[in-house]
Amino acid sequence: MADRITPRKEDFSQWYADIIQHAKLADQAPVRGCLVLRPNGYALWEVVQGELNKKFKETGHQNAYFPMFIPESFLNLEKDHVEGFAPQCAVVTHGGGKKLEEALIIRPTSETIINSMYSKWVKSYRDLPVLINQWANVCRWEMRTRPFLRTMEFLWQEGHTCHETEDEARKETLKMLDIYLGFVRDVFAIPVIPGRKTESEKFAGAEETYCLEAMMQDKKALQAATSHYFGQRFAKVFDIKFQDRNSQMQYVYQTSWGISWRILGALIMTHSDDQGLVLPPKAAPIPVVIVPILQKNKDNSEVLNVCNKMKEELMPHHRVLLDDRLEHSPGYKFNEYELTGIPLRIEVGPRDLANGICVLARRDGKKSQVKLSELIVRVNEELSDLQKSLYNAAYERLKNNTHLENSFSTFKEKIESESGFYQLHWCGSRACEDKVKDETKATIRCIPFAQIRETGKCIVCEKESTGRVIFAKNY
RNA sequence: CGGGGCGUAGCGCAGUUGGCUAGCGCGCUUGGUUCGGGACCAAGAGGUCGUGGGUUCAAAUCCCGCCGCCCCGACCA
Repeated sequence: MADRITPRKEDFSQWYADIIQHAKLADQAPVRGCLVLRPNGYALWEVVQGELNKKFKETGHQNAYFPMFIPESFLNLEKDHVEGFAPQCAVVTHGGGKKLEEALIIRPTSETIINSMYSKWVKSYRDLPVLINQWANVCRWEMRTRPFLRTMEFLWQEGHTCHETEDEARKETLKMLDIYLGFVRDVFAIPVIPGRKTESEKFAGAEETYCLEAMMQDKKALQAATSHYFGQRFAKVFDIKFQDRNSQMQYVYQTSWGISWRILGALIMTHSDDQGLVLPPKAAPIPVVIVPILQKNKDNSEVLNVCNKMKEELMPHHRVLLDDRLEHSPGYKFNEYELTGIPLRIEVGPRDLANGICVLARRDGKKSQVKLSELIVRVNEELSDLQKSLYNAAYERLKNNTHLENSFSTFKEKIESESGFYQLHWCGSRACEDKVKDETKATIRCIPFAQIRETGKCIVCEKESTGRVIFAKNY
């Protein structure tokens, strides 16, 4: 029995060695919490980039790039922002063999450096809106790291926009959240709950933070994406002013929004099973693999000809891999593609050819025989059905593990034994939020947009509730 | 930073009451037979036993220091 990495649901960091590797830099300079994204894993990230870039273009956004180094003084301008980020910043103090006059921060996020440019670029209402996105790496020196979910350096995209009016900026914030929602739902097959963050959980420097909260297989919450409304807070400290339609000087209204490679962690933890990675077809860089049943030292030309024809037939619609390696047995390949999550495998051997059929094997275990003449239709059917069924399974899990609870004591008991989303009435006070956190480790993941129409009492203080919010343990 | 664990071949590990030439599985190389669910046989290659010091006739093994990694916790949009 081969002794390859055997993935276990409860230990997702062991999953899919082909995606990641922990970086062990040279012995003299080891750095904790770094990941190497191997080619297969980067291909997944490219799916994220490709899909989001499509949406960004449709909505008039452009990609740009800004420096990785941020002068320390930039970060210090916005009070909440610096308080939030200073503890986890990596700071460059030396360069060119000399101590720098002003330290440089390695960007933990780019609001400050980007806004310093925006203040030069924006002069008139005619310059607005500014709709820019950046694909970049950022660095946050976390105390404890977890592969994908909390790494020292990570890949993400961050959009930064300027608008003429508050209304327009607020709409932008929600529009981008909606784009993320569509992406994680339709491509990654991850159901999420959209909502607003509480004062204590929101982005350092934002007026409002919105988010998508997903539920992993262990029923813990994971924030899948965020979108922030800044109002004029950064505009005022970076002096981003424009002359409006009435010739008055005004500060811009701003937003920022981002999704990181954490979403790859979410993908893994949402769908994968003990056989390895499970990729929804639309998220798979290669959704279809053809495994011919070959024999060494024999004439395989008939089987290979058919496989090549199949590949040609399918390629216009899907990326297809034809695995004609002779050095591995078919069984080896079957297992390999299950481990790496390929959604659909086509098996073709001499026996099938005699009957004019092939075998379709889905990553979720469903197998069927298909006439060669119906291949394309059936492949498309199976892929779209698999996409749906993965989403549905995840949605059922989210639904079945989201509970309404009205008593603090039963809630404490329940969340002790069973993680999940708990919709609890909350008065809106920081004190009650903190009390729940202290006693249960659960925090308010979001104030969901979808509110149940009812009145109620805060689960802690029993004052009148502002509505039900989602409490959960999270990553 | 606290608590726990670990460091031996590319990967995963055994060996640790001091004792012989440091071993096993996977992977790798070569040859042959296989090939419809992780093939088998044979022959090979591959090691400063994390590091520095000490004890000893003798150290992967015992003692002390250092370094690094992992897990749990504190921290965290």
